[in-house]
Amino acid sequence: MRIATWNVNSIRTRYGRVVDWLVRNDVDVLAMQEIKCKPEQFPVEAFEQAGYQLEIHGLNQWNGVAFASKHEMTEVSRGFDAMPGFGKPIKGQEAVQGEGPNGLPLEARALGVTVGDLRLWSLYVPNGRGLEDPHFSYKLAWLEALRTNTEAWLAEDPELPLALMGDWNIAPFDADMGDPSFTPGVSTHVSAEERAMFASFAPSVSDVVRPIVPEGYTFWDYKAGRFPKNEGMRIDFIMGSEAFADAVTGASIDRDERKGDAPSDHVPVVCDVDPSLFGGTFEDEYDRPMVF
DNA sequence: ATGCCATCAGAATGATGA
Repeated sequence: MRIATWNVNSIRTRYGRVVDWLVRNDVDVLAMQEIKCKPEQFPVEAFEQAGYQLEIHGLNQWNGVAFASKHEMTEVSRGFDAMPGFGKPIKGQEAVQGEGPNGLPLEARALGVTVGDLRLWSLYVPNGRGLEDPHFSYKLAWLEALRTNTEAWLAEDPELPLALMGDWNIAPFDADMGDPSFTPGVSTHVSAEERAMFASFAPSVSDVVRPIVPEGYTFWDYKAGRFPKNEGMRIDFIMGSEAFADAVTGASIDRDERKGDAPSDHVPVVCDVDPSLFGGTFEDEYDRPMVF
């Protein structure tokens, strides 16, 4: 079973490339970030014609997360418990977003679904903007709330095959930062606070791709020829619980998707899991031969 | 110091991104 995450940077601009990639690679479940649209604006037909169902969480032209899956998705969660908001205090039209425990508007950055025995999240971690910016403390608070939830989910079911997939907007190690415009001690994505926060997700979840793909970036800025110079960053991760990690049989970062016409600035990160290692009914349900 | 390039909304001398 093939599972992937991809910050698509506008699904309306990119859906042709995304659906083509899904079909070519026989992907079962894709977590998308930065769809940059509301559900009614999402190009659902292109996905459905290719055999994919969709779950979409989009509030406006910013952020937005979604899942495309060949298999039924249940227990859909938009956001997580005590997720903080950001922006100007709720008033008028913004009230449709709801508000976080800090009284600020919620953003479309987290979507959870259950597929078989798997619990999967598509996550778009706040950027941070600058170390002194209010967006930076939002980023850390948002991640702390996510970690608290993660620990609670696994306390309730230590055997849960859980994956937190998405754009984490953190380069956890020095080798993950190849963009010279990011300065240690000055820039977001490489600060000690962000790296400590990322590290604090252990031992609940761990990066299931890095052991198999030790090197490589997942993002290259459009500006300044970052891709041809290979000045990228590794910031997109599939973080799996122990039960999930134990079932991983392969992984890849599809660097080629940064090439060609109108690419996203991020590329897909992929892992393969063996459903039989989860037990339960998952194997029976998904190892059935395809019938056309 | 800034733009670099890309996206969206809507008409900005914009906002956001990482």
